This record gives sequence, structure tokens and C-alpha cells, in this order.
Amino acid sequence: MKKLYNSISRYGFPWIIVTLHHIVTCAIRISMSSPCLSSILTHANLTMYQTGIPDVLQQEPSVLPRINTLQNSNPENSSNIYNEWYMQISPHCWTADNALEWISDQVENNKFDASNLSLACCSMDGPTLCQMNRDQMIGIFGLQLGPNLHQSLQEHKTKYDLQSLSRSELNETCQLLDNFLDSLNFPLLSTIRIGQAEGVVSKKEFEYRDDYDLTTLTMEPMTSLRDTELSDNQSDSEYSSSSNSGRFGSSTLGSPESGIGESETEISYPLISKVHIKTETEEIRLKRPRGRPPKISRDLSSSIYECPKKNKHVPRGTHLWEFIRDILIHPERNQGLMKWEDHREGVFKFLKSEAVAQMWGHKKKNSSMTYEKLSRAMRYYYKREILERVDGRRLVYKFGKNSSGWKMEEIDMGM
DNA sequence: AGATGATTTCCTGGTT
DNA sequence: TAACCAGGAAATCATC
Repeated sequence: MKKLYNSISRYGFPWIIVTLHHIVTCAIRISMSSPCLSSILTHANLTMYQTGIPDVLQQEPSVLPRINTLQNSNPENSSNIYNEWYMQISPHCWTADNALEWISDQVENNKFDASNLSLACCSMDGPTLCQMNRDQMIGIFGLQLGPNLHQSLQEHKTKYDLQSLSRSELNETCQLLDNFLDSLNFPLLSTIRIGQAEGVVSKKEFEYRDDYDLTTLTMEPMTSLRDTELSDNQSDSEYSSSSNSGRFGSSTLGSPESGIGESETEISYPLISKVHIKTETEEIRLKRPRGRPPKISRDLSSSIYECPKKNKHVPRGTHLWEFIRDILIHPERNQGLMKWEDHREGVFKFLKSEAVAQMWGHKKKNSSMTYEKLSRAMRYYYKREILERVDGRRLVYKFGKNSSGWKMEEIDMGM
């Protein structure tokens, strides 16, 4: 399959692009009946157009929309482009984490006093929120915030009403797809398995690709929506629990791409719908991400070369060890992610290693950050004596003599 | 333009 | 078996 798309990308025949785009778009529609196939095709489509979107395929939910918004060229939106990423997603598809971010933005934007709000109030996911009427909202969020949330949600919902899909249309697109693939006569097609590298792509990771990535293209939520209109859209509890901490980063610059989902009727597949035609100029602008290029075979649904979004500049004060230190010395930002084992000695422990890695990834605009990679960077600090080894203890590190700002005295002095 | 620093990514092999 | 640790190698990009 990879060869297939490489070939197509290389030859770049317009008719292939147009045809394949059409098919891929249709394939997304039929993703409920063939999720793996749609994943492949989605990836292929994105690969072909070199849009950077495939990175979205491996986004954690809260990162994903940001990528969308990166394509939004509307300068009016750019100021709040990150905070209102959820505008790109149907509220029906919001996870609890997404919903919390939306609520948080509403509170901030309207200067509400949220001090009386319990976290439990904000742990509902999109489908749950969508089921609530105005009175229920008021009951939960109060007279001040409730109506505002309700109205905002109604506006979002209105924008994202899904079009139903007829069975005959599905059959037609299936047939079209089959014919097209047959005509290509690629022996590799039969061997494709998404998630082929079991153990390489974890189940959890794979699941949330399915759940989130393709929803804005997506399968799971789309299926849910189509079949039941409202269903539970699970969230990653780990990230939900640290969602506030996860809201790192300031607004991101918009790219010249057009806005997503604003005028699109097939709003359930905004990425596909919107990315399909790219100008040469746009392609030239694409950059390779930093680091060794990931092996494509490891994850068919991602292709790092197509990711143009990262801001490579690392301003002072944003080194990894400083990021870690700041989590540790600001307990209000450290929601059980890390803890001091021995503050005086500078010994600390990761409690939620993957969550911290995700936050780091968030900060660096790198959606594929993992604890494994983060820990490699941490180990490089040993040589520079920014960190010291703590043998035999998992997830435990110690600040070294070349680190600063973590000692009690330094903290007391306001660093 | 080339060197350097700070990661990022992949990998193999070992340990818990 | 999964998660973690260790460290080499290669890659990127901003900065010098």
C-alpha cells in the first residue's frame, strides 16, 4: 500500500489525485464498515497531498484540533486559534478533555467566576453535554455560566449537524473503491494490516487514533453519531485528569490554509474535504520535522515528512529539564504527574510518565512525543551533569550540579 | 556556510 | 509481557 501511494505521489497524475481523493473521501464515509481500509486511505490521501495532516492521525485528542487550526488562515481567528480548536470538531465528538477545554474557554472569555464549579461538573464529555437542555445546564453550571454554555453549545451543534448517508451511497463508493484498487493491481494491497506492528503501536495508541484522528475525519465518533446520534465517546482518562496541566502553550500561528469546517457541509470529514487540493507553493513550504525521520513502516497512519507545523525554535527557558523542574516546583501545575522523592537532594519521580511526555510534546508542538523519547533526552543530561543517575529506581531522576532553580532556597527566593 | 547545541527518533539489548 | 533503562547512531533545526 505504501508503495502504491508512493508511486502515486511520485507520478502525481492529476487524474489519479482527483480520483483517489474522491475515493478516499468516500472511503472515509464507509469507514464504519471498514475502518482499517479507511485508515489506510486516509493516510494515503494525506500523504499524497503532503499537507501535514497525517500527523493528526496520531494526535492525542487535545492536540489534534490545534493542527486543524494551524491551517486556518483567517487572521481574525489567529489570536485565539489554539483555544478554540474545538470549533473544528462536532460537540458530539468532544471527549471530556475537549469539553473541559471548551468550558474553560467560556469561563475565561466571559470572565465568569468559576470558583464554585467542581471538577465533577466539568468531567462530562461532548455527547453528555449535547443531551442537556438549558435548564440542566443552569442546574449544573449555575445561572451565570449555564445559559452561556448552553447557547455556545447550541451554536457549535448547529454547525456540525451531520448529513445522513444512504446505504446505496455506501455500496456505490465501496464498489468504486474496489474497482479502483483492483485496477492498480498491487500485490501489497492484500497484505496491509493497520497496526501491523503489534507491540510497536500500542493498543491504546491505536484506539485513540481511531477515536480521534479520523473523526475529524473519524470513524468511531462518526459511527456513533450516525448509528445512535449520541453515544459515549470515551476519553483518555489519564489525559483528562491532567487536562488543565495539558493546556500548555500559547496560541499558535495560523498557517495560510483556509479555515476548516466553516462552509463545509460534509463537516464530519473536514480534513479530508479541505486538504485535498494543495498548491505547489504550499508544498514547497513544508518542512521536515526535527529528529530522525520515523520509519514509515512502523505506523502506516503517520508520515512525519508531511508535518509542516512545528515551530522548531526553542526559546530560552524551555529546555526539557527546565520544563520538568517547573512542573515539580509548581504544585498547582503538577496534578500528580511528578513528585519530589527528596526535594533537598533533587530526587524526583515521574508518576504519570506518558502524561508528562504528552505535555512536553504539547509544548514542543510534537504530537508523537512519548516517555521513551523524553527519557532518552533525559539520559543525555547525565553527561552534562544536569541530571544524575539514580540506579535501580524506575522513573526516578535526580537533578545534577549543572541544573538550577529547583532547590528550596532558590524557590523561596523566587528563583 | 559550517559548526554546535538540544533535542527527536529509532534501535538493540538489558532489567524490573 | 509490558514498561522501563541505557546508550549508540542518525537526523533536524535554530543559533552561533
